[in-house]
Amino acid sequence: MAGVRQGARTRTASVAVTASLIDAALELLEEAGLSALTVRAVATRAGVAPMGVYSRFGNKDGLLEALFVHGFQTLQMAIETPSDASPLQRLSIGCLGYRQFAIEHPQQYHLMFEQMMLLDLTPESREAAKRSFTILVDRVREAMNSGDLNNGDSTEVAQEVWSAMHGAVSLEIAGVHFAQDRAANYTAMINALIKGLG
Amino acid sequence: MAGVRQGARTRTASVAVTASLIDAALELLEEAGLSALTVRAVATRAGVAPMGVYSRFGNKDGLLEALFVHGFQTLQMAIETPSDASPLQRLSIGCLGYRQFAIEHPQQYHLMFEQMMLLDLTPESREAAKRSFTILVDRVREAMNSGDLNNGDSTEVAQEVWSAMHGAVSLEIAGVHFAQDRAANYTAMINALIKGLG
DNA sequence: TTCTCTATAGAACACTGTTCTCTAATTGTG
DNA sequence: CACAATTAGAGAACAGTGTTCTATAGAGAA
Repeated sequence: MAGVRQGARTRTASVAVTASLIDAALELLEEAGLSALTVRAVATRAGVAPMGVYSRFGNKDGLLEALFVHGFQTLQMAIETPSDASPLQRLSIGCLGYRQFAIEHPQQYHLMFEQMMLLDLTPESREAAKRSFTILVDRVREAMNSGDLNNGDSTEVAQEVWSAMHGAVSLEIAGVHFAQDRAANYTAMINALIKGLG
Repeated sequence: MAGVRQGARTRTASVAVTASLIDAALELLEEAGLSALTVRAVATRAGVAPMGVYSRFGNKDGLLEALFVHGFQTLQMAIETPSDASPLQRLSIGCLGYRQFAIEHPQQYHLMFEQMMLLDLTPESREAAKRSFTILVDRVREAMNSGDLNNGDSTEVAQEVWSAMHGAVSLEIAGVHFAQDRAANYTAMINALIKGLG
């Protein structure tokens, strides 16, 4: 049972290189934008040859998919909330965390949702994205159980909240947002939606 | 006053070719997606040489910007509403028209909001986009005047509605929408938001 | 018709993602 | 410790992209 073929395949190194490539890609993305994210540039920054990207991620899309998963893992942490708060508070805090992540990592956020459209992601990657959504569903269900929100299908309601959040931060990131105070407008929208739901 | 230099510049053709290029680009976009939208492919489909794109639009980004403006002109028509309906009805109808446009032209919708992030559009192009938003502001203001919505800053409220609409259709187009009936979920979200606002 | 000018076709260039080949280093084994 | 087998990786090479250049064909004016 002891590493039948595991020992034969995995050499030693590499695991650090994979992380280096992802880090290099994230840095390039935030510093110089999506167009600067070339295989050669990422590999050079990580200190390896372009071939390193292909041996680890298959192709450029594989690297982008890794960034996609990484992004949703970070997002997941950003919308996590302390469990001692009230259900409605937790929902609100999660919504604010969502926006904060997007504003702090605009290029990464953009890439994450861009890829859903252009790449065909593996089921595993889609599952990573859905885990973030599941957190939101939990918050909604808790708020329903506590009576703060009308009872109903928590997935449906969570989807409505997610749509609103995503639209607001997307337009904000894209620079086509006509509110005076974008943070305030975001909060007002979430509050109005929750009020209308409950 | 009669065409001082106009006659000297504009030869004869060209104006039809510009439209052909835009049409060809839109066809390719919906048929084969963004990656198929190459300068060579567009030019070939329009029956001209690649150089035709550059003489008319400057470069590929110029062509994309033309598609952007074209898209918002179409969107503008899609959210227009009959003036004999009630203010709240007009707002609802406009919201449904917004989604319908996005679902009917997903690639085009995606491109429009993609470009805001990646290209630096001319002020004229941004103005074309804002005209669509202005229609929404008008609907909100009317609903406020009629008492269907709480009085407030119509731009702020319209922005909240736009954010919600954009988020919902974006996620729907991207294929990461977990509602059973997406049209119903969209309507429910809009209704909840309007209810919470008014 | 003839001349001028301009739009455009086609080749050429730089850069992209990707593949291929060969080398050098690492790993498990005698 | 030394050796053979394997494999990761460097660098060149290829197809396709956006873009530019140059020469030509064809339209408008005289």
